[in-house]
Amino acid sequence: MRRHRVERAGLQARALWGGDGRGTRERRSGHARNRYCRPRPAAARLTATRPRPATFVHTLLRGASSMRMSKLMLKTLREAPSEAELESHKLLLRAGLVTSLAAGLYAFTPLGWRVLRKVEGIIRDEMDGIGAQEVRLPELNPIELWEQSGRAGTMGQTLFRLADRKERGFVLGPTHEEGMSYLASRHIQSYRDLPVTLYQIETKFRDEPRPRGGLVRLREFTMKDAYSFDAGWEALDASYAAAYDAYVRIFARAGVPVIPVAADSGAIGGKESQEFVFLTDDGEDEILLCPQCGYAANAEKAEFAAPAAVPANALPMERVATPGQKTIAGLAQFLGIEERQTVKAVFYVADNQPVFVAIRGDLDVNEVKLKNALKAQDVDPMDEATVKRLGLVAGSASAVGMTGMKIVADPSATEAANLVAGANEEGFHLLHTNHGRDWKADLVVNIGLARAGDACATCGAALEVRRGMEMGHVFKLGTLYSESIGVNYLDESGERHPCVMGCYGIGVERMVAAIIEANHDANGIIWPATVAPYDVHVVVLNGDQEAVATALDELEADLARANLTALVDDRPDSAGIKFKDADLIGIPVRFTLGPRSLEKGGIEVRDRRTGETGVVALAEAAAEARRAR
RNA sequence: CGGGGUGUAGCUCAGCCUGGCAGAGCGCUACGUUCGGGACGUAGAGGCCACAGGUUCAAAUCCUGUCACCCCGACCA
Repeated sequence: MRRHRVERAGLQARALWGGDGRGTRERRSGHARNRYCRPRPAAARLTATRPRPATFVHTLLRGASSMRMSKLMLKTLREAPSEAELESHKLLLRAGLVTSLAAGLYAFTPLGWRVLRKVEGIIRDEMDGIGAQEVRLPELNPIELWEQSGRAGTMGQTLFRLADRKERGFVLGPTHEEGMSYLASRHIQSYRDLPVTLYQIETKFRDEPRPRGGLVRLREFTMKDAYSFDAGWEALDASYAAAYDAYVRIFARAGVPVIPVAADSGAIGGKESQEFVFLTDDGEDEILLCPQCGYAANAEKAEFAAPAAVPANALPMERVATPGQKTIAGLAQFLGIEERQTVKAVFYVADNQPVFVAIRGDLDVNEVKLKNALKAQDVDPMDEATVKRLGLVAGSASAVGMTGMKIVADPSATEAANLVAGANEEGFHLLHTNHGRDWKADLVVNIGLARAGDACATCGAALEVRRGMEMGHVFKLGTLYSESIGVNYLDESGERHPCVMGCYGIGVERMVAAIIEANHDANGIIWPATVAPYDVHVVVLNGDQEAVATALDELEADLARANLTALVDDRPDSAGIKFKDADLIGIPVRFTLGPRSLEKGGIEVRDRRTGETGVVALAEAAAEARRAR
């Protein structure tokens, strides 16, 4: 008797009335009819609620570990919806793992949710492994907390804001430095309480200017955010190192190849910072890599050695006509000189203040470095109207004689001699300008943008540029938040100090996207076993045959005993459909159970990644699956 | 917010230029035949042609506006 069928609602009556001689297909249609129009006899229901002990145990085991595709809410697609461009996005939609509700907002189906939870499980395991303690903060934060840290202003537009019925202001947390600091401040009093690392895996909300790439950039997403609290910078180094090591293990276990790169610390503020980047042409970030010494940095942060200046002794400044020359390239050609013998003028507006930037003609401005140098919240290229209003001559501008504007210069422009600069007059330039003699910068700071081919600052080799996706980010935050929110401790001598903080984030959905980007082929996803929604995909063929049904019962019981989860394709569809779906869904181990496999001696095993197949005896199947996992 | 593109059935798309009954394939439902790599037949269900206004005897189609979605840039996990 097939116990698992008997337990299915609506089938009991059939089983009781009709015996067991029918095929699955008949049962299935009988089921459907029953559901709609045929009332089940009360007696049958009573019988069903009192199963025999053996059935009861078996059912419990199977329920915990096995899922029938005939019951699973899943719809795979033969073609990817046109909204998807990235391979991961297409596969997520085709395999039915997610459904979008609006731009940057996705619902997870049962299958997709299992993957997300697996990834969370790895993160949780590794965070717990370094002694971090999981907590939970509200997603809804009083805006006062954000005003206290100053980020109500600096996070600007990306904050989702709302008000309660009494008009009290709230924000939906885009991260939780404030909340976590507040929580820590209630519990940390002494150096004896330190160090502490707290973390949570929770939803974050950001009003992104442009959500994109399926799960790559969302407006509502899951982030693992961790925060360390230490007594001093040296202690922070240890917490930071521990988090860093945990990250290396997390990405390795989940099957995302990442490289650590030096990074800018962005809106959150702080000192040292590294990103874990998954290299892919579809990434949003530009990464500079040194093939020789291994230096790796986000383009925002990347250091490089600018080409040397042309050496010369200062000559007298001279005004020359340069009709129609508005670009560095054109100007250099017109004068028969190199681009590195000119000064480029670029205009910006930093927090509503105009800024004049001078950099040597062969270099470009890194706006992030500029922003950091100015300690500004916002830096944008100056719009044309403002350029006009300030009387700046685009194409012939220079700092010579410039007043009323802050002048920022890259050392490349101040250290070279006899550079050609604009005359601040259409059609004219100045030869032999020299910093200190002819003009003076208010601020001299490195603001050059590293580009492919530039020399590595460490070893001099040519840097390479790659695109990448930021998976995680670790920061040495310092005392920014502990001071503003008030996370203090008393040291051995009773003196009060703010905790030195670190913070560590991982985007969970984005990780799922990267896992797929890194693990798929033309037929679908190939989940690393660590994050696969189930351990084994069992394709059942001709399941209505007695021998197959019996073998399936045995297999499921064995898998359950081995503590393995299985997705069982018991649908009445053709073999082709089932195999295609299995490939698409991407569980790493596929079992095929049917009359043919039984003839061959048991169950066909197929490795999703390599395509290798073999046959194992039914009794060996669970052990085989465990080995593959 | 700047630049580009797309909105027609659950999915992929045709129809639009040149106005005249709302279409195909896949998917879905029923029945039958198949049954180890997305099978076949028959019969069905399914549409505010993104929305609003305009032009016209007549609008999916022409005009204007709005919205949504995707891609590139500024932002980030």
